[in-house]
Amino acid sequence: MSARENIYMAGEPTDNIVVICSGWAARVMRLPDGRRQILSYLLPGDIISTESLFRDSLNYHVQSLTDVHYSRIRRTDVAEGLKRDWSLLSFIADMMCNEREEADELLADVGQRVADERIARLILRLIRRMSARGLATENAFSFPLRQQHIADTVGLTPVHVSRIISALRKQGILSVARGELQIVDLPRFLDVARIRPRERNAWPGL
Amino acid sequence: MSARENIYMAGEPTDNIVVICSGWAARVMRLPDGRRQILSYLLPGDIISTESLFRDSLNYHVQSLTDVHYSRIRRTDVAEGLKRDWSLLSFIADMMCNEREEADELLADVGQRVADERIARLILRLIRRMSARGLATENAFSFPLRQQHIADTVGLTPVHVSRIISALRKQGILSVARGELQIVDLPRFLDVARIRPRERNAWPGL
DNA sequence: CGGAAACTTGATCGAATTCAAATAAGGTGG
DNA sequence: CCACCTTATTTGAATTCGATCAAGTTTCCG
Repeated sequence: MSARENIYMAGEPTDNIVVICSGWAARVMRLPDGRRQILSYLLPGDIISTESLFRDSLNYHVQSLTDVHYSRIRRTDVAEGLKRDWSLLSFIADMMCNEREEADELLADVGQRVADERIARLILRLIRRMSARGLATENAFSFPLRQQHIADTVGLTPVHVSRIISALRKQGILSVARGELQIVDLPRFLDVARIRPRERNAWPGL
Repeated sequence: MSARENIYMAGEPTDNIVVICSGWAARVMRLPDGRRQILSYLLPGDIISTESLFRDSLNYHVQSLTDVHYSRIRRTDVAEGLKRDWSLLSFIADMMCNEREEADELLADVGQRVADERIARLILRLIRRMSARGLATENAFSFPLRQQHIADTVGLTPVHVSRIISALRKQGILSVARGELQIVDLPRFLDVARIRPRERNAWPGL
């Protein structure tokens, strides 16, 4: 599937569990007036979504951000496996907990933090997940998000996201170009994200 | 346990699953600089939390807002039950999905909506949950939240929350006093929350 | 009844939005 | 590969929503 398509549309039956094999996707909630909130990003290895195992339909959309390869597993097959295999259950449960922790962090960022902190921490969470999969090296990684995506994730306007990223670039902290993101000055970037030195061990991959 | 105590503190071992029998509690994330984000509210019947079944410790606190009665179940017992009883698993899974849906809604509100919408929708979600438990009648229900709690939930200052609630009160839309909340003019309240008439069926309890 | 906590209200400030226009980047068909 | 067209990004100026600061007032409890 190519970029900018709907992998899943809100309300559709969730007959299949979808696993992302390559590329990025996003869980997107649309408001009636056209505003949208990106709830989370789906990276290679993620499933769409843990919820779809237990719900007949979902109230958000899943859209590809890049070209995406994915595979389907019949939901009933997974349910059968769960009944038999305790380790599969704990695997799924662990995945659901990870998703929830990320969601809690994002909520705290959007609710309590100012614009540059929100953006910096979103990037750090993405790096953490990418490097857990071996997809990030030397503080650099593939970054297909448009500024509009960032804006819709952290509750800002694209204009303001542009101002902040430009500022970080001018200060020699960050470089984003041609789908690649690189943290040029990690200590100062962590300052922007308000992550103190002693908290760094909670951020594997930095 | 009385109001304003810690039922659980971040990092503690989650040896027990805690079920709220009466009263309100909140999942609270504290930022290093003192700011805090309320992640969700726990009402009678809720467990603290579905995550604690699968994690050895949690990264947020759980605090009582009112006097709270709760009971403990040993985590290992629930884990044993899960292995044997498929219906218990689907019960827990359903609960986790509900929590996630609420979290997604809150994130969308905080990320995309203006102050009065955020507050109105928080109240509506609480009413929905209370009435699902038979704890709300005639658009009125017990409401122990301080304005500070509302502020820390939807990402506003208590001062601004006060202004908005005062305005709703003056317009004869809402009444909050002595731990009781009543929606005086439901249609106009739904307007504030930007819930259109055709969406009302998605809000049981109104 | 008295003291503390919660709420209200006014005045001012500031971060982020909005509106608008220019520039840059990306994709496509010839 | 280039010209063209569309989509993203940048930048500036004006505005606004919500924050902050400060001082009352009310409510809640012991």
